[in-house]
Amino acid sequence: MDTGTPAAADTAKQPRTERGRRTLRKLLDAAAVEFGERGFHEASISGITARAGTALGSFYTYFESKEAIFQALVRDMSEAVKVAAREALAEPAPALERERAALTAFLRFAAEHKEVYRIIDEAEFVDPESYRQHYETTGARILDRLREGARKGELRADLEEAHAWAIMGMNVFLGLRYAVWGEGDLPAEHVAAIAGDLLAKGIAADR
Amino acid sequence: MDTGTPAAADTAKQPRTERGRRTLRKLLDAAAVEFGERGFHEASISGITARAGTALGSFYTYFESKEAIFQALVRDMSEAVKVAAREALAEPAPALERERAALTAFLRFAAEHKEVYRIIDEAEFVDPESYRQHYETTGARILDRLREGARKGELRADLEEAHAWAIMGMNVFLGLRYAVWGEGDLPAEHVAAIAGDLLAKGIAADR
Amino acid sequence: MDTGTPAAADTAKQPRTERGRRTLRKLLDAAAVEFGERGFHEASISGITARAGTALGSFYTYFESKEAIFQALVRDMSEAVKVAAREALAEPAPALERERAALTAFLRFAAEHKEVYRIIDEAEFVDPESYRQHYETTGARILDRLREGARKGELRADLEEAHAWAIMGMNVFLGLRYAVWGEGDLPAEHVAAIAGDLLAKGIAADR
Amino acid sequence: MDTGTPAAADTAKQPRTERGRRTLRKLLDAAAVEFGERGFHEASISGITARAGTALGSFYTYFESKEAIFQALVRDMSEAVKVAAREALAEPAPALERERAALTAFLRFAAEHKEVYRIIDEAEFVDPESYRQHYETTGARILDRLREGARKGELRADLEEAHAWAIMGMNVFLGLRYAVWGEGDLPAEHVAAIAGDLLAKGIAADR
DNA sequence: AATGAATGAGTTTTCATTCAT
DNA sequence: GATGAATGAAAACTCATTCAT
Repeated sequence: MDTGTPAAADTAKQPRTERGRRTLRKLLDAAAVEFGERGFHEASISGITARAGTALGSFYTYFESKEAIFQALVRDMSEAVKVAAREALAEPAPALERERAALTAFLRFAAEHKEVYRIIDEAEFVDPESYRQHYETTGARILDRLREGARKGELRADLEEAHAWAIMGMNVFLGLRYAVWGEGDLPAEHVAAIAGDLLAKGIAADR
Repeated sequence: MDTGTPAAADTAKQPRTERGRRTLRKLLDAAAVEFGERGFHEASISGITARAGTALGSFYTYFESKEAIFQALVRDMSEAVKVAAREALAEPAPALERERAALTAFLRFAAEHKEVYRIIDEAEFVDPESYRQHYETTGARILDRLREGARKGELRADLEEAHAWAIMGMNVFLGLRYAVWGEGDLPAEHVAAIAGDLLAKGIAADR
Repeated sequence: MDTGTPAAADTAKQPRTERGRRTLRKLLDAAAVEFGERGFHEASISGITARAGTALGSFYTYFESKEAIFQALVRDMSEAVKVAAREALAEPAPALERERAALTAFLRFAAEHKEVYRIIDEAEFVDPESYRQHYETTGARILDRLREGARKGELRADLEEAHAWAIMGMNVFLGLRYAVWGEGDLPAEHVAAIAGDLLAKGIAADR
Repeated sequence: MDTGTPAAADTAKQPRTERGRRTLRKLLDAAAVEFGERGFHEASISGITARAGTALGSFYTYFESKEAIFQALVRDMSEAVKVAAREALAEPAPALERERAALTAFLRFAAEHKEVYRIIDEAEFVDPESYRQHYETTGARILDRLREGARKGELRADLEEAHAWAIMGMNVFLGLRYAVWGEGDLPAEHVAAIAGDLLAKGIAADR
């Protein structure tokens, strides 16, 4: 996970020296592991600093509270998820193709960073604002792509926000089931193909 | 929320007297409110007993721990969600119609019982086993319906578990967005119509 | 020190059982010693409960915070000081005689309860409201006596609040110097005689 | 408040450069404000350096500890109070007149420097030695004046230390009530006149 | 001298759970 | 069964002081 990024910068106190910058990064990395493994409430500041190899007090040089570093982390990860998707969408492709590629990328990312899933999900209870922001931004991004597809005549013209949320929910739950819980029983491509197919034709029997 | 049901009975100690039965029910109702409002970790046993109007110590006459009552509640609610869906599906109808009706019912239920959403979701962190069970059961139920539809020739023959999870994710996120967060901006029927339409035809432009 | 009195009752949570009543009293007594010996900031809750022989957590059954028990104590002691004075004034006597008796009683009380001095004084910083209340009440009581003396023609008719505060300040500083700091170098009666004499005639040379 | 004076010099490390001298003074001024506003325990070194506009670490270039700067300040202020009194007593005058003038000066000083009151008073708990020294010195000074008055036949011949402390207590409490707490309800002259009158004739009714 | 990051001991506070009545 | 007091482990957080640059 790329921490110490601008997203984290918003919530953390900014170090003025190189040494400080290193400490901040160590704390964020350690927190990702601690929160990912133990969850927000089981996680402890001392657990974080122990992993980071800093003194307990150093934590408070950069963060006001456990909530604060959690928020920094959630925003960091939200950003990381977006970046992963963006890379998968770098190449131009037909709209449905793009959705499939986005889902494939997401499933792979989720499988590799299961802690991200846990942390973002837990934000619903620990930092609802960030949670909401994450999904609203993601939903908006999907909707943009749908509209772009509609503009090009590849998708229906009547797509709206609810379609974007439906797709997002689909993706998230497939990620939960096959990337996070699944032990590789269904490969990402296969899952993405099914979802892509559903989007392409629906599930009704061919007439 | 109908508490004190058989589902809760599994985890709670069984009262022998009528008075005990009343106390147990009061505790479960109070817990639903307390957990719904404050979340698992902010909630306190004394908060529950205060709402229930019982002594703090009485809690342990019926539940072994905070986790135990939470679990009882989650299973109760999981059951209640299923019941709500089952009622909506009492009438026979074409498969796609049934999915739409199920979603409508779910959206209405979620709007009326927002705390259910919160409690079931938080189970991911507090009682993962129940959480998983809830979604696996729900997913299995959807898959059953899809297969039934396929058998009747209304749905495609190649539908599998992933389709069920895709639909479930769609439903859950539409519920989050429009029933829990939404202030009634989109009515349940409209949202369900969009989702139903997506299932029927996909989102590709008509050829 | 008589603790567990109505004064303390205002700030402490009221126990409903006899056992609770005993615990509350033990805590207040222990706090008087702890605060008296170590001062508010050096004192610790665990020091109080250790002296009281209760578990750390029991403290919070009765008090919300260190400040809360301190306040309870200050009010208790303020009350105790008044009671000591009242007893000394039980007998009717000429006005100047009464002031002297009050000071004697105060000096004796202060010598025996040096911690009271410290605790009330520290309230200036820890609980200014109680501190102010203590001195305003005490001042008002002195003023009452002065007016009573004036009514009886024993004291001048033009006495006002400032006279009461002047007398109170005199008393308090004599207490500090001779009862608290002094190692009995000047006996209470002697000090009180000097002050009484000052009040009677002033310090000017006889004409 | 005049800080950076010889009194402070005793406890602070001596700066060698002009720049150092300026920093030291800034720290003392800032500390007076910080301690005055927040009290010793609420005050923080970082609060002091922030107000002084210096780095946190620079504090320790000049003071060994929080207590050390507090002590420097108390002695500074004790000195300042004396200086204010001395100025008021520059002119020769009858003994009772001088006491009245001293009180007037003190009341004015206290009204203008309420933080002095707080800081010196808090020394009772933070730096008892300085506190005691302050009042013993002040008491001794008053006693000197009383003896001088007695020598000149203006005051009684039997005045002793206790009289000085009685007068000091009177003054301090009148200062607390009318200069520090009072919103100018009674002007300094009026209060001083009452106290002067008390000293002159006592409070007994004229025979 | 100045800077600001690092340190860690020490304390308050919470609250699930147990227990005596 | 019900009551409510007692328990104590566990953690977050503060901040004076030290140290590296």
